[in-house]
Amino acid sequence: MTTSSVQDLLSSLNPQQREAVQHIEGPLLILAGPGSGKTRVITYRIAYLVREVGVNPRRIMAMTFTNKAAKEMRERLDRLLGPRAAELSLGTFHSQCAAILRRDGTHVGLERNFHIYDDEDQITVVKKSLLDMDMDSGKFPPRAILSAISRAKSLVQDAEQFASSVDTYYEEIVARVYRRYESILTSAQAVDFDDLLMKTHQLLMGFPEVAERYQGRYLHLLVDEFQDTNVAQYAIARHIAKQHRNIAVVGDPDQSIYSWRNADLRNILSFQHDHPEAQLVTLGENYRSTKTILEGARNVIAANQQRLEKELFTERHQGEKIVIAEAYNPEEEALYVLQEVERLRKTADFTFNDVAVMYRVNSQSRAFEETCLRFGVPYRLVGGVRFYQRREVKDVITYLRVINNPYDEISLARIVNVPARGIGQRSLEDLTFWARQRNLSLWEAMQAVVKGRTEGGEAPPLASRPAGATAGITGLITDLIEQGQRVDIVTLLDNLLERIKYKQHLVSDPDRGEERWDNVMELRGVALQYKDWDPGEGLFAFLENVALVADVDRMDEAEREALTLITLHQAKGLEYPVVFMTGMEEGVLPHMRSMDDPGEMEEERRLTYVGMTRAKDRLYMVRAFRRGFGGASMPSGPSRFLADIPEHIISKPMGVRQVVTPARQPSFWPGARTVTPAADGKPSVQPFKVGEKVKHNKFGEGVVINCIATNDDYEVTVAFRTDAGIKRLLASFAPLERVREE
DNA sequence: CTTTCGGGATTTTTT
DNA sequence: ATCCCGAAAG
Repeated sequence: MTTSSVQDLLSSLNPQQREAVQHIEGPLLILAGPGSGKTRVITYRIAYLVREVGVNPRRIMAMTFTNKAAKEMRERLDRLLGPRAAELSLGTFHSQCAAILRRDGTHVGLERNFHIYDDEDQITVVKKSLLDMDMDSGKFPPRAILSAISRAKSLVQDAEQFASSVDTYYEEIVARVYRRYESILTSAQAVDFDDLLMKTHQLLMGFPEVAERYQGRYLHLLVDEFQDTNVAQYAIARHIAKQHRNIAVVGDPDQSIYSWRNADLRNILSFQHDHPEAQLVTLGENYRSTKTILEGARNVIAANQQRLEKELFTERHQGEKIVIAEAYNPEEEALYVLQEVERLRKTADFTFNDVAVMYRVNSQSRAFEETCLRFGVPYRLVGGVRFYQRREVKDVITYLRVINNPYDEISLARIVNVPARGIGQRSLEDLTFWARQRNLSLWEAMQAVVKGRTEGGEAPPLASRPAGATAGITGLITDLIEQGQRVDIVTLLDNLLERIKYKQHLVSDPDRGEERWDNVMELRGVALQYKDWDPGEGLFAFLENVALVADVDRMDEAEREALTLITLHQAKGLEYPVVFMTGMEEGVLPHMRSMDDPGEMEEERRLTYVGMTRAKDRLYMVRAFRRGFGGASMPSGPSRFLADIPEHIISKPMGVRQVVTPARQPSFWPGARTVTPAADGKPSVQPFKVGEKVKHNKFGEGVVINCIATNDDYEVTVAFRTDAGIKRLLASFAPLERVREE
């Protein structure tokens, strides 16, 4: 569609959007409400710069927050600009910084092939640091330490700077771990996510000749989701834009939901302070949601104290009321949602693809998954236990990392004994100790073991069994490194799996073995994209992709008709005709952990706002009366945010929960029908099995979908085929009969 | 020495 | 319910 004229593009925009697109010289701050055509403005602006102003696309940089946003922008720009779109520097902060560091990182001590450590690796490094320094990881939880280090890095404080600014004992500890942590990363030639930013910042600040190259090159800089940038990111952007001062940032303070990842809302507030000449454009017209949904969302967000008020309006119709529904527990909540989805499909012409079920925490997805499986409803789970972090996937990736660079000690240590081959903790410690004494790496120590066995000479002190095993794995890695130079990534991967007998290893676990192997095969599917690359290059590119790509980005790969299960955080930037916000309870949304901090509470409110504004036509907000935290389930009250939605736009369906249990009387009352507990204390009533077909003399045939023991009875949940729908019944009272399956 | 088994603590959100 | 760590068995 490169054919559409620039005039056509402009005429399709409203005046504010046009103003944002056509502002050329100098800083620009775009405050963009939800559904206000933000992506459109960014992409048209880039197209306008290239096609009308004549800016070389090589001289434009656009930073996004997620790969998904980058990809979407790339696709739209392909259509607007054709092949020239490929010349734009467009990507996430992290991936663009990685690219800069691959190119110029030697100045800050990075080889070209540094590894990027993920969260799990980071924890491993912190634990190792604590261990090295004889500190108790019970007293200093690695997670907490890591988050302190991460916060420092987001503020571009390196270990030395941090150490010189400590003022509590705890920070002193963090400072010591931070130093050690850095030295482990350095010797492994690895960086963490925060380093990608911090080291880029150091590079730009410390090496003017490098910085000038980037500053001179980029005439225009765009930053998307500016409200979610941290100090390091903003500093990098400002620095790159320093020479030409054409920095355009787009954001919405009301949608800032990443402060826990050190995003600093103040960036968006200080932008105008840092750039007094900045032009401000507010995009207030919402093209996404009905009037009702927008009004609900506006009322929720209005209660926040710290915010820049902006006018929001829509020309869309009034639409349906917001449905606030109540269920008994998470299982019933899921049943209600699926029932309602079914109804919408039948009566309102929505498809599964139109529906998203949103929740605050990943663990909430389980009830929905199970219920979907039970009823055969296709679903797409975004995130969850993230794919690349599943143990089996991570193991294979770690092997590949070692093949790429065996001096990566954290990775090497992770896989020497996977699958278990007789190199335990003790052997690994001895090996590491021996290596450190001689100033060698773990990999060199392992090679010495091999050498010691074949030609004698000095070798680490290992018992014969571990020594043999070590020689084995060392030989294996050596072979694979050598192969890695000659064969493509997929062949390499296949050989690796074959030689470590990984399939047998996984499948020996009867529980989820098959599933795990499927995951490995899915990873192989990703590797297939790199099959045609040059041997070493393909491996490298594959690892880079895996390190920087999150699961949300894989979402649209599944094309089949399915409803979406997604966290509120991941849903940002997306939209769906029908949205179910679930777990609308105190303790869940707002989350328990934000209860005692007003700032965090405001963030919970913004999260609610983000969720509500994802909906185009129908919005449901559902809660459960009881919710369990692992073991026991507890009563839970309605989320305070529900109270901020005006009554006149709410619909509360009656009979969400059609409980048919007869009025229950305590069994010790005279006249009450009692069920005598059996000798072992278990109820004497026979339980029904899930999936069993039953018949009720009033409701007809149905399927048991749940059966839980109560004090002296069983509570059976049955999905009836008839209009009765889903009922909860007491096994001892209900006229329920099993139906024999032929 | 390694592995496995069991008990204990712990559960936000992700580039 | 799941993960992590420590103790006993092979």
